[in-house]
This record gives sequence, structure tokens and C-alpha cells, in this order.
Amino acid sequence: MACRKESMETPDYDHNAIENKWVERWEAEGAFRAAADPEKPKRYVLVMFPYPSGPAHMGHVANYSLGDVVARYYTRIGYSVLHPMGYDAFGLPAENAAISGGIHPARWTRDNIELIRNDLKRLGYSYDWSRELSTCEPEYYRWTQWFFLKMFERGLAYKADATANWCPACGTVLANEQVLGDGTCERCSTFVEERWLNQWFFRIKEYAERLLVDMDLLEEWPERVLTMQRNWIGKSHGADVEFTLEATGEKITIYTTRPDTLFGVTFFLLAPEHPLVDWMVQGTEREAEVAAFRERLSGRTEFERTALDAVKDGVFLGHYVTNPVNGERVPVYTANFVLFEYGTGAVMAVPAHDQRDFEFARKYDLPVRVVIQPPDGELVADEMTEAYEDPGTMVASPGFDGTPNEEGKAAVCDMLEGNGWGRRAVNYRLRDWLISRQRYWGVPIPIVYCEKCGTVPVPEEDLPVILPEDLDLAEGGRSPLPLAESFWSTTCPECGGPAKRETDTMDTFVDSSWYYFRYVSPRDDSHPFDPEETLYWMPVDQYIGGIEHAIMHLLYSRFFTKVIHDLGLIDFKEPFSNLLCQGMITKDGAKMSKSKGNVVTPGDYIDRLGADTLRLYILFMGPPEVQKDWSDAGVEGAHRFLGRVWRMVHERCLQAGSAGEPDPVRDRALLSATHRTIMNVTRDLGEFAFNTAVSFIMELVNAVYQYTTEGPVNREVLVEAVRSAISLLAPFTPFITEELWRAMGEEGSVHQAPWPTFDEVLARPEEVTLVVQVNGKVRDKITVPADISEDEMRQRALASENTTRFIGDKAIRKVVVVPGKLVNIVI
RNA sequence: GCCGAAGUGGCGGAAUGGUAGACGCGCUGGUCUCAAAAACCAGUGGGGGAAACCCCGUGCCGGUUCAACUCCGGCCUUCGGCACCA
Repeated sequence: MACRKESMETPDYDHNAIENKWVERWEAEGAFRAAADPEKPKRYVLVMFPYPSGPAHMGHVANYSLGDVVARYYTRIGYSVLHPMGYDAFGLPAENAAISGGIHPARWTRDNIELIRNDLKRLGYSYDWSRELSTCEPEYYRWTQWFFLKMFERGLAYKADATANWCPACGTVLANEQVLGDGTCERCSTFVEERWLNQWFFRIKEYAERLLVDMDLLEEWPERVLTMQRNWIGKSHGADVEFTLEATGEKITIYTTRPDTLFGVTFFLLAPEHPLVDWMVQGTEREAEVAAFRERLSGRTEFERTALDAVKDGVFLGHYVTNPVNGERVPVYTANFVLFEYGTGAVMAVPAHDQRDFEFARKYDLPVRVVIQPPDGELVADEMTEAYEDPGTMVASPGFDGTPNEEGKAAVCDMLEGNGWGRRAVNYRLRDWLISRQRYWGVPIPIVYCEKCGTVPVPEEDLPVILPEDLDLAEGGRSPLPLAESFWSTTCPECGGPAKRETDTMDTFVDSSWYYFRYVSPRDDSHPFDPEETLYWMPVDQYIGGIEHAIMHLLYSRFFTKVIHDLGLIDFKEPFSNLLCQGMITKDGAKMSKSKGNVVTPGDYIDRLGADTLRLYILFMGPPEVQKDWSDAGVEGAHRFLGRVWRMVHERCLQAGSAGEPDPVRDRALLSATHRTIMNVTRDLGEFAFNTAVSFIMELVNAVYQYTTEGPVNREVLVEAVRSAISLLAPFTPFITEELWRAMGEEGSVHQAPWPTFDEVLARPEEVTLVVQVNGKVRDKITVPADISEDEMRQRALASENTTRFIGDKAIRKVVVVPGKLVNIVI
């Protein structure tokens, strides 16, 4: 058996020596290689890979420590575990660093990968390092380009004109998050403009319905993430209605969710970008007015233009359309608040029942007609101060008067369909995914433009289109690709004539939308992912990452998986079966970011207190899903606990001999505590309740101290308790537990040892505290045998002195008995 | 404005409708020491009391229940997401 009496000398807990030793040993052994083993159940545990912007920060430590506990736990309970790591290595910060520090993005990125890899290794995460990947390497992005080609083949990648945030100083498109609240560029403070550009899109909108419906498959996803995605997709039901342009008889279709208000239309609106706007005013005296209106809009982002408090602005276009339902002629305006990208870019205006239309009507003195009356009271158009958008009864709507408006929606739709004026329609808020970036540090889009053949995809066998790394950023941080003839000058794959390459690169969200597939066969150079390995490992069983990726990354990944499914490469529809979203780790309540200079990194803590301490502390801080503010108050406590564990083994266990009179009551209590701890920790790990799992282990350690301090020691019972504590703690603090496990004379690694099992009977304490309440207030606590009968409980409770004092001579109306726990006497 | 999450000691946080504050930090006291640190042991929500005990207490106001941090209704605050989506 393990505990031998050895030298009385207690070795120091030298965390640095221990951790360095095991890092090296695990590395040399390839300790966490994943292998598909058909005999075993599998578990693919995935943590969101980092953007390598420097060394690891505490958010990474929190995220990856969670994943590591899960991966190690599943290994211990007999699963084949895949737990990989890689780098989301393309992106804007690398270019910013190049601009400010003069370092090439490639160099900066690879240096940072080095830094973060080093941190991750020191932290002892059980990654299969042989599968490490980086999205900026040609072996990886070759397949990102391959997916682009597949999208292109299926018509899911297309090029179109669209507006984008354009920084005139930087000469490039900015993502929304790169535009500050005041509409300026985050990098150069120049006012960002809206600019029309011809850009590449993925048709994610085509998948909107499936992305929505398949959420039913995501039973183990947090409800809040599903809600966010649902809102983002923004499905609505309504009707398309055709209005007739008076001048030409042309039909203009609008989308509305309120067909019940169709009789209240008093004007008609077009988005400023709508092509009809120009047509309507061309060569008229209103042309200048429209130009002035456009001038007011330009120099602003859609962001600003569509801000809720923005003042309604518009211009009459001198034309009229006819409302099909009543033949009324209403004027056409263009207005700042109408979105070109949503619906058809044209809307009917019902000022009485839409707040935006109401404000516009009041400003331009347009009529307001009430067609829905509220259940209480009666609206008078002239007296209204805001639109009435709630349910009510239809009025002034010939054929529908008196109909409750919710019913009216269906009735009006029937009427529209019957007359061929319109039809029921569904719309989504989700827009197609703009993937073009006028950037250097990203995946080149594998497209060639030929004067003769037009837009031609690069043939699969010519992939990858290599991003040249010998270029420096152009003036103002612009992409050098359009200037590098060596890059863009090529021949047409179809006709062999001279051609130009696309010089835009892809949004980095494309890179991260499929990386989890690549981990199953990262070195495969004939497929993006090996079919056999995929069959075994995919889908991801447990995905863990920050809540900040709730929408974009997770939605794009779901989209990619569906496309891959449609390509016939996989038979599942969703990539991530279970999702755990950890809350952000903030510093002083704010998101950690380099620009704020509030990034806390693990390095110093590892040096001073050890990786085990840091891991333990961050998991102990609280439940994974809540936002946590970093404070190191208490990190010493975690270290102190590990010291206590260290001494528990060396001083209390290895040096202890059985001594004194045996005390079966105390022995049984420790044994019971051991089994109870195994039970509780096992349960908590299954629920990601890592903070309470750690608490239970701490309690067991405290119990061992108490046991060895107070009286005679039964070696066998003591060893079982100590061994169990080390074994349970191993997924949290892999280094110290491995060291102590060996010190206790165990052969092999604690990380390969079977997870401890418990006996439910032993886990039950022999005695419990019986709470006695009078009218719901605690009046006494009595220690009783755990198997006490309800009758006995009642008797003991009624006999309690403090209780009888409270009952006095009052009559007992009722006695509630909760078996094994509580008696409430109601008087 | 809409959607979502959360409000519990000095702090991080525990509590299948059944002992509110587990575990840890911090603090206080003790043991050890010439002393200190470390370690070990004990105490620690607020108020009252010598003590036994008693009263109050989970953002606020109501309700359901023998019993509410937990369930229901209404507010307040903080954080996150979306932001004129017709």
C-alpha cells in the first residue's frame, strides 16, 4: 500500500521545479496524443482558439482551464479525448502593429504565437500538440480557399455592390467595431464614410430558416445564446404588397408586418439608395434637393444615420403611387430611416400606427389616418402625440371594420392574395455575410479576373493562392496587394490570357468557421479533413468559449457546417453539441484590452505562485458562465491550499503510522467524508460547477487535518482519503497532483488513473442534524441517527426543551416532517 | 427603447421550496518562536445579552406556502446584446 513511513524530512513545495519537470516530461512522452479508439466512447473537447496578439491573458486562462478540467475528466472516466489547440492568426491587429512598430505582420504574428504557446505549455493544458494549427499558414488557408471555391460553385459566394465603412485616410474598409461611437476611425480619428464597393458575399441569408429551425437540435446550448441568435436572424411574418407607380404603371413591392394597417397608408417611402430615387428626380427641379439630402447623409455611417434619436429627414420626389386596397394616390418620399438592405428598400407609411412614420408625417405635414382603435378610448388623428402601435380594432378599412387587428392581418392577406395585389411573406433581419476586406493580412480570395472570361475561380489544383510575405504595408497602412504586380498579375485559368487576381482578402471569421474540422486531420494534404477521422471525432461534443462570440463566430460556424453537410461531406447538421459560454474576465469592470492597458497576464503569477495555483484560483473564483472581475485578492489562498495539500501528503500521511486506540467512529466519519467528496465532486464536474467541486475537495483536506490532529490514525482510512483527494484534484492542478501521486508510491500517471468511485451507502453520514422549527422559525437543532424514522423525528422534536418553551400551552395545529432533515411544528 | 443575465457578509461566492452565508479571501485571538514570518488551532452577517438564548437580515413592494435567496405579480439598479428591420 502507498503510505510508507519514510524520512521525517518534508520536501519543499517547489512549484517551479515540479512544473518545469512535468512540462518537459509530458512533452517528451507526447502525453496527450489523441487516438481514435473504436473500443472507447469519444469526447471532442474544444476551446475557442486564441487570436495571438501577445502573451496569454486571464481570459484565456479561465477559458482553457475549464476546457482542460473537462478533457482530463473525460480521459479519467474512460473516453478517447480530442483536445486540440491552434491560432486564429490572420487579422487587423497584426497590421496595426506593423504600422506602429514597423514589424511585419507575419513576424509579429509568429512571435506572438511563440509567446502564447509558451504560456499555454507552462499552464499544463492537456493539448494534443501534434495537431496544432495556425490559420495564416498556407497548409491551412489552402482549405479556406477551397471552401470559398465550393461556395462559389454552388452560388453561395457572389459579388455585389454594397456600402461599407470606408476610412479615406487609411484607404480601407473598416468593420463596424472599428468605427468609434462618434463615427470616426479608431486608428486615425478620421470621419468614416459610407462608400459603395463591389465586394464578395456569402449567401448566409439563404440558410436563415435552417439556422433558425436547427436551433431545436442545440438542446445543450445556453438559452441566452440561442435568444441572441434568434434575434439576430430576426424572422418576421407579414406580406408583400404591390403599389403601382402612377407615372409608368410599374409595380413597386413593399414588405409590411402590418397588413392590417394598409388602409391607413398616407405616403410612401424609398430608401435613399433606391435606384428609383434618381430616376424620379432626374432632370427635375427636385434633383438639387435630393442631392442636398444625400449630402446630409454622406460622411455618416449607417450606424449614425439609423440611430434611434436621429431626426427624420426626407425629400418629396414628385411622384405618386396607388394603394391597391383602396385605389388611393399617395406621395412618394425618400427618407433617411428607410433601409435599402432590408425588405425591398421601399415601405408604405402608416403614420397613425408607426412611430417613425408619425414623426415624419408631423415634420412634413402629411395626413395621419387612424385605422386601428384601441380597446379603451378613441384616437383622434389631430390630437395624437405618438403613433398607436398596440392591438385594437380595425376602422376606416372598408370590409374589415370591427375586426380585431390580429385577425385582420390574415383577412387582409387573404384579400391581397385573392386579388393578386400581394401575398404572405417572411423576412429576415439577417443580411448576407460580407467577406471582402481590402487588407493584406488575410486569406487571398481565389478569384481571377479575365477580360475575356470574366470572373474565374482559381482551379482547386492551383491552391493555395499564396499570400506573399515579402511585402510591406503600403502608405497609410494600406494593403500592398493591389500594388504588387508579382501578386496580381497572372494568366486566366480558362483562356490562358493575361488576367488579374482578386486583391481583397477574406474576413477572418471565415478562417475560424471551420478550424474545428481541421483538427481531426491537421496534416492531411488531400482533403480539408479526413472522412474517417471525422466520422469518429465530429461533431464537437463540448465547445467552450467566451460569450462575446455568441452571435458572429457561432452563427458563421453553424452556417459553414450546413454548407459542408450540403456538400455531402458529413451527415450531421450542427457542429457543436454542447456549448459552455464563460463570462468575460474583466479588470476594474472593463474589458481587458491593450489600448486600455489593463491586460493581466499569467506569467508573473506562474513564476511566483505556480501554474497550479493560478488554474485553481481562477476556477475557484465563481461559476464559469458569469462575468468575473479580476482581482488577485485570494490567489495566495489558492497557493496556501496547495501547500496544505503538499503537507497533508508528506507530513500527515507518509510520515504517519497507525497509532493509539482505534476509534471506529472517527474512522467511519473520515471514510464517509471521502466517499461523499467523490460523489459531490463527480456530480459537480458533470455540471461545470468547478468552484463548488474545489470547495468539496478543500473540505476533505480539512477533514484529513482534523482527523490526524485530533486522535488515533487508521492508516488505511487515511490513505484512502488522501489518495482520493489527490485523484479528484488532478484535473484542476495537474502538476502538484502528479508529483504527490508518485510520492505516494503510485505507479503511472494520476492523469491516466481511473476516476475514483464511491459507495453511496458509505457516502451517507451516520448522523444528521435535525432542525426543529416552530412556525417556520428554527428553534432547535438535534443530532440524530441518519436512518431515523419520521415518527421518531416527530417525537424528538416535540420533546426538545427549547421547542416546548415556544409552544407553551398553545395547541399544535400541524406537524410537517421532512424526512432526515426537518420538523416544523405549527401552532 | 427592445431582448437577455444578475442583485446574498468587508470581498469572491454556497444553498433539489426545508439550518441563509458552505468553501476561500480578509480580519481577530491562541499555539509555536528570543521575535517575526510561515504553519497549526479557534472565532468571525448586524444588534442585544455574562450566558442560555433573543431580535433583525438575501435590491424594493406585495402575493402563494406550514416554510421563500429560491415560486408568482409589480418596481428599482447594474452588466451584456441589439439598436428606426417597416
